[in-house]
Amino acid sequence: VSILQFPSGHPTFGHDRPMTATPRQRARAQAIEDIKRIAKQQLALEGGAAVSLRAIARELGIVSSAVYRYVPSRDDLLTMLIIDAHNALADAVEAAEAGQPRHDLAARWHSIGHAVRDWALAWPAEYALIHGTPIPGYQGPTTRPGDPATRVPALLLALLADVEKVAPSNPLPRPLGPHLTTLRDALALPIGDDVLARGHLVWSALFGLVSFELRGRAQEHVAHFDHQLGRLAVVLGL
Amino acid sequence: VSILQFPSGHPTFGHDRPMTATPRQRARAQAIEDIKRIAKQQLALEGGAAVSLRAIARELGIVSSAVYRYVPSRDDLLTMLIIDAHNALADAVEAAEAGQPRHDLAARWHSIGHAVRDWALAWPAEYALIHGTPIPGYQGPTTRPGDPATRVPALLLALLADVEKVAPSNPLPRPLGPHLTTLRDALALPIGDDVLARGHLVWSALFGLVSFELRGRAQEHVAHFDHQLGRLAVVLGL
DNA sequence: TGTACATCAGTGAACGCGCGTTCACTGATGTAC
DNA sequence: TGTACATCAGTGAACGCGCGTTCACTGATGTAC
Repeated sequence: VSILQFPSGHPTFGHDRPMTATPRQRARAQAIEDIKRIAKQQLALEGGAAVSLRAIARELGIVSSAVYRYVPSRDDLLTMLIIDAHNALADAVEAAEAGQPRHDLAARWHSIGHAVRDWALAWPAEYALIHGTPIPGYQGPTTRPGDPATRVPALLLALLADVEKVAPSNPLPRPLGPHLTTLRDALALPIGDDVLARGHLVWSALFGLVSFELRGRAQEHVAHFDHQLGRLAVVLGL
Repeated sequence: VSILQFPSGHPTFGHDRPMTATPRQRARAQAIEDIKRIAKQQLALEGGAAVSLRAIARELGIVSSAVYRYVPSRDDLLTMLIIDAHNALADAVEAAEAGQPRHDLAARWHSIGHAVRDWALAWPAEYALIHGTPIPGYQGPTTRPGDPATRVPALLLALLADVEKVAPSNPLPRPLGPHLTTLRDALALPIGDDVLARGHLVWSALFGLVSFELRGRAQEHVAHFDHQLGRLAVVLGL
């Protein structure tokens, strides 16, 4: 059962329209927020697999079946959490990147990198939900263009398009595989294979760095991370 | 209860000494192997959280309590699987790296990278067990020098020590944090801060690339991966 | 080579716990006339 | 403004399933004399 098909009479499911909201609608929105809040606590404490509707009901002082008034199923709740996490991360990264001058590509790259790291360190459970091992038994929705999951990658692709203008792609010995190119071609961005491949590398490196740091395998100072971002900027051609 | 404290009368727990083994010891070793084999199947199908002693017993046609003859607890079984995975990965990487001439540092780096990737693609579940999100409710043993978990990093550190000879470290604007340096200092390896930081970066990038590829976010050809390894070799100073 | 004993593998039942989900229901809150 | 009705939130019980772990026990296999 998809969230969108949830047979609720209220169109405000998952969104707030506080101006036109009746008391009942506000109570309903509040209840959904409470459920999500407790679910996120469980996420932080025990991981995504431990998110349990019964435990949420217990915490809310409600009988377990009452949760189904607000959430169609456990899988849908997890989907909501994942969407929220994607949007929260994207909000943070977009805000940081928007504060940089457009022409300063290195500054934009650094701001993206730091924003991803800062958010991941602040919300490790949400980060694991997005970039960690998939939760067993849960099959998330497939990512489509325009999804919240594509907002952060879109920032990198826009940056790559600007990199292409400053430092155009060199010819590659072999053409790229289908996966990376379809992503670029779907957005019709003017990015050469070379720059695209470099982007793939620094992107992977960024998330590798953050993941290692989250596991406590390489907790270092911000200055060190910034230094590594600088090296990756060199890889990008900046 | 640690594996080492498991009160089994048999010293062959977890190891095979086939020459001096009695029939009972061989049957016992075989049973442990069967348990591990089925556990690894569960790992591959449903992830580490789904490893279940009852399901294993069911598969073996045995009552659930009988499993406790061979495995002290579920946590210990998971620990055994993790140790096996570390050793299997290290076997593969060490074999690949040993086939390269010592003086060809780039070839050694490429062999390590490809071996990690090949093994991860061949054994995705075991890879997730090692480098994925930790299993909820399971606290693995802390890594100590000489552990199976340190074999692969040791290969990189040895390579870095050789890189230091060829392309010595430049001074860094800031000293490194404690995490990376303690690892180097524990092994008393002659590696400068600069080379160590470069090693940290390419290491993170390698696992980032592999993790992305495993999630199906960037499945590309081997040639592309090799190309990225080449770029990382440049970062290393090769 | 035979016998007494110890050690082992595996059984069956049970404890106590958790989970997602359904369903008929009681009251309270809102809405239409 | 008051009343009849519809919609909602939440209850309580149940279904059916899973899990790790313990414990007293039966037979079979091994070992020591």
